[in-house]
Amino acid sequence: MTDVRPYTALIERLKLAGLRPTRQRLALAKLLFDTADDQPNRHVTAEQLHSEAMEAEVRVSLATVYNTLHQFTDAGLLREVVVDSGRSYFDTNIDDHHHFYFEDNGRLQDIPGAAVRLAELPEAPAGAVIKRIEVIIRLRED
Amino acid sequence: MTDVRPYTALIERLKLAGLRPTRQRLALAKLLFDTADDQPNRHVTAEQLHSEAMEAEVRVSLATVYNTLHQFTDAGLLREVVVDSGRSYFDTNIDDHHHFYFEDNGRLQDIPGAAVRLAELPEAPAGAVIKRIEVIIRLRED
DNA sequence: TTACAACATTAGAGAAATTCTAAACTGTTG
DNA sequence: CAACAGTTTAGAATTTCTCTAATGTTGTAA
Repeated sequence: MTDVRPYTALIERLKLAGLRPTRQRLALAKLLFDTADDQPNRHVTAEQLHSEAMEAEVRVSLATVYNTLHQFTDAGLLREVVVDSGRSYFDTNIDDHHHFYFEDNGRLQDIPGAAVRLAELPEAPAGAVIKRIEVIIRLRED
Repeated sequence: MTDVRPYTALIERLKLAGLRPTRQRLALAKLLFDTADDQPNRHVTAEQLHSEAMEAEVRVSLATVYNTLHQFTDAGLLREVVVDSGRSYFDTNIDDHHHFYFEDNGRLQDIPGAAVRLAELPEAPAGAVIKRIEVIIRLRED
């Protein structure tokens, strides 16, 4: 099951996305996408990912983390989620889905795409095209 | 139709919200809520509102604009809309409704609540309560 | 394999939005 | 109208993110 060369799949993934598989990108991709350690999907901020990289003894600057997150997003490997002005989250789940947002602690949780369905949808205003529909369910602790 | 003393209604509104009707708050409330000049509903940033105040010869500091917007929001007179990390919008429409967001120019437009309907809604995770459901339809120019 | 050109990384400075602070001011209450 | 709690203010501070220009790395072609 587990690839003995755990980076080869990631390298291939980056190449397919048109990104050169550099050390930093690979290390961050591993933190984000490696499912060997049964992590499901992730919602990270740049700051968080940078901390994780430091802990994992990966020397990456914060600027590179930002660059990489945006490159991955542009390449369709990540999706940016905006729920809090002043903080960007990046979601490793790029399937069609929506989010619970715990306002108290800033945690995001996926809602499977199937669990939310729009019955009626307004037409896009003239001259505009729908790029994405986002549903955010804001939560408070009980 | 038009109140000859246009501030009395606003003063009352602030008092009801538990806010002292100071000059600054009144002036900002007038810019935001006064419908005498047939403005419908508004989506403003702090910076925008501050500029408007300056143009209207109202001396208000940016810090006060921020304070006031948050106070109005806490008091239920405004609603904050998060569509862009790094910029907060405040909406004078506090009814149940959703938004179109024009990513190209950063403009927000209301979608009447009735035009979007959720067919299925997931339950809130244990220990949490739904505070609000937001639907954002992101648009691109055609 | 080497050399090179293109691309990537970095630290630190710089921006932009927002919050904080502490002093000065004002609306309300008695 | 005095006193005080609540407000406002300018400017500094904070936070998050971007830019810059020097340095380093990768893929390629000989």
